[in-house]
Amino acid sequence: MFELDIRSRKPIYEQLVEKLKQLIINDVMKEDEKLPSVRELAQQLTINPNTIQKAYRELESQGYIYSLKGKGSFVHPVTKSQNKEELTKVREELKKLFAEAMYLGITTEEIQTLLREVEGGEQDD
Amino acid sequence: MFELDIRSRKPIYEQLVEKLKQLIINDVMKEDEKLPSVRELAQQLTINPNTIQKAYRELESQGYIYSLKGKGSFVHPVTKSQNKEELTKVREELKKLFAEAMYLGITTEEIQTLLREVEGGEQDD
DNA sequence: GTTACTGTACTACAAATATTAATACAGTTA
DNA sequence: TAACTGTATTAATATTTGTAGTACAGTAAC
Repeated sequence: MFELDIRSRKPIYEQLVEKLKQLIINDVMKEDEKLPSVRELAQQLTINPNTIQKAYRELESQGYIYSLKGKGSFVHPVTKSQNKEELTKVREELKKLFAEAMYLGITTEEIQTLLREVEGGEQDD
Repeated sequence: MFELDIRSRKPIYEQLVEKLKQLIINDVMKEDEKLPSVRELAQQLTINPNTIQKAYRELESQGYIYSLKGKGSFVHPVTKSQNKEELTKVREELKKLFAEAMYLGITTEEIQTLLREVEGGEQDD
């Protein structure tokens, strides 16, 4: 399916997340298409299934896939459907604005605080 | 000058950065005003000078102060003057963009990932 | 020059956190 | 039941982070 650099400083679960994101964003994997099972992919890549699981969990929390116990993990339709270009645009805008904010001295902590405000959730340190 | 919570989970150098930022933003410290030397403040707070140094370095990299070897550290004039309105504007833009992103189904987790990407600058192995 | 201040760089070490793995649990389908 | 699926818990490592100890280097006053 793809290759990993096992001795990179970048953790393999993170490499996995990136590669899979690419496949989803670039339509190589279609809506609701089943991803390899954690064990299958693990065996194929000669790593621990739990590492795959971590990558999948991350992808799920970011809205790229959904997982069903006993069934499998699948490409999340919403992510792909309507506003793909719009989504890409917003992601780029976010990155630009982050850079600008940080250039002005706004800390990532403050940015996260703003995010929480919008989200409505409440948290503390 | 101020108090620190030595047994907080938040590192003391970070607490220092926040407190000092407050003093600068709220005009308690004026442009080009000298901050306490790293050793002086360290002794006063009963912590290691290097911890102060780390806070100062952070403040400098964020544009709040500037340091001159052998002379001291001082409040950076630029930070205070022009950027105040700009800062408010960027904060508003961030909130708007967050709302839009979440409306499109981008999760807060993904936003934080994007933030980390920008924050880290490009780093690989 | 010497002295007494300044910031800075380098190293080290303990604590916290992150990464991966081993194992066991639980749902689905035939 | 058997053979798949994802998930939770725990533990062993590896890596990062926070702080400190020490030495180096510039500035200013004498």
